[in-house]
Amino acid sequence: MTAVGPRAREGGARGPRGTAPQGYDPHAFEPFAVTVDLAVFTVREGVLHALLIRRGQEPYAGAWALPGGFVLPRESTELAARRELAEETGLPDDLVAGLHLEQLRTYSEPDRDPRMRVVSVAYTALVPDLPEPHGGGDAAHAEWVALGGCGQLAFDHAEILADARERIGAKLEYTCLATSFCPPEFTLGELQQVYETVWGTVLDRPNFRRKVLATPGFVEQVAGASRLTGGRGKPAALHRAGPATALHPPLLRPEGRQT
Amino acid sequence: MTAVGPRAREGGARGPRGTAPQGYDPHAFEPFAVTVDLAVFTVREGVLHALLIRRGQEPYAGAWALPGGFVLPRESTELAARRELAEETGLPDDLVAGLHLEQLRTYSEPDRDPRMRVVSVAYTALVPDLPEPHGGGDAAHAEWVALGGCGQLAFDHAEILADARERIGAKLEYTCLATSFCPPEFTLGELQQVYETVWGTVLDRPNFRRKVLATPGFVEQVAGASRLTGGRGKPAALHRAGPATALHPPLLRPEGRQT
DNA sequence: GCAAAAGTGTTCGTAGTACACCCATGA
DNA sequence: TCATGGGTGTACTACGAACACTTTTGC
Repeated sequence: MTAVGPRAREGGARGPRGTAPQGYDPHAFEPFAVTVDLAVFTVREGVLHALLIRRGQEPYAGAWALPGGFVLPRESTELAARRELAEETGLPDDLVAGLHLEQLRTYSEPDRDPRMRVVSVAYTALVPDLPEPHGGGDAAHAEWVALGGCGQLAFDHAEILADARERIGAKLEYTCLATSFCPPEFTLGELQQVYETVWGTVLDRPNFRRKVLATPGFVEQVAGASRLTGGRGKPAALHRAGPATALHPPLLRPEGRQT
Repeated sequence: MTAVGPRAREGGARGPRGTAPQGYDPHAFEPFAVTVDLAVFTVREGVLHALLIRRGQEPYAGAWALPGGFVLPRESTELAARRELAEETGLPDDLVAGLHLEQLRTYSEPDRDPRMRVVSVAYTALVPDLPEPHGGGDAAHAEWVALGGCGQLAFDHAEILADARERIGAKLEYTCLATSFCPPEFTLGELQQVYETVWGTVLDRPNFRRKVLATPGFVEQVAGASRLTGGRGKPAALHRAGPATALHPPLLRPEGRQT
């Protein structure tokens, strides 16, 4: 081991919080920047969209990038992710506060940002279609962009986005997360469309219906309410997300899985 | 947003790699340290063990801690994890090089290390029982400690270890990772013991056997070879890990799953 | 009436579970 | 020959896949 720092070659120093060990100067070496990146998804008209920001400066000027930013000195990465999401996207505060934010993984290739060493912790979130983002006070303008229609993404954000999509797909199998894509009241058809959109497959409606209703606490029917979906057809009963979070037995997608 | 840095409030600077954006001084603020922590498991005599290091200095002097250390300026976290593993544990180089290292998640609570701000990326690995670790050149001494017999762990390492164990358990269900716990040649009974040890359950031998053999590429029988396992009983056929990595249909543990 | 979407019922095959049973070895 | 662990066979059950069919709405 050659690193100099708290747990490597400890100098034996202790002391009040924030005091570095003896022989260790926090400012002596090229520092790491720690950032968060956000892969936020929604389903719009049967197509998966991601929340992206158009870059104004080099590098990657003009390209789409994931929202994100620096972690503050007294912030956890999750808190930073929530703050950035509120600031950069203009999503309603209550929505952001109640959001399920999932840590995806950390990206740390030394040259992932050509300007300096940046280690980035990626988070994923799912939101219903409703809110139309408008840039935060910082003139950042986030937009929903259909996956596949975003050209080359900045930095390694294409990799992050792909990893996030894969994770979301896997999570739908064994959690109740799909309801996060839906408005407070939704039809089973809409819920099914979430699965079909994320997985890119077609599901059998009767079987899907049974699976969902057979899982206690997944959805709860809203008494008496119904809504027309496609303009035509029988009005569908409305449902709310239930208290359950896990889904067993899982709702497996038709094809295989991966590591 | 208040952070000053590359993607926050970009000053429009560009330039050769490593040059910070205009108006941004990498040394101007209290830096983040970026470290890796390793949760390395093995199965010994039917008990799950973790590779731990006894701390010599405060804080947490005398407590067990996960192996780990600082990420170097030109290193990815995965590379750092592999290097630390080799250095601190004395495991054979070829074993470390071929090891499956899985990124668990990143721990970033501001006060997780009382000395300074440390963001740590945790990795998990599985190794067979064979190698007996002996401290690296750095006088660090890693030991296999049975889970449950390690008292209070330093920092938030108990949380990391618990998360790692849970992840391992889940991974066994739908990947071929269990063979990583086994020596190059192993019996199906030994493989089953891996599952039973990690999951803490008992499995039906005939059914386990069929599941494993029915998955193409999971294990390959070593022609003609056999070995006595418990001193008594019929010698068991030997197997090698096959080329497959995923396991579908999955090998589900008896009880439920979680988010 | 027709198209479209919701909702119900039924059949069939596969895969997991729970066993009973035989085989090979050491003490 | 008994205990121990490896290996095979089989019946039962449950759940998912596939598909036919009814219901309610707009045009």
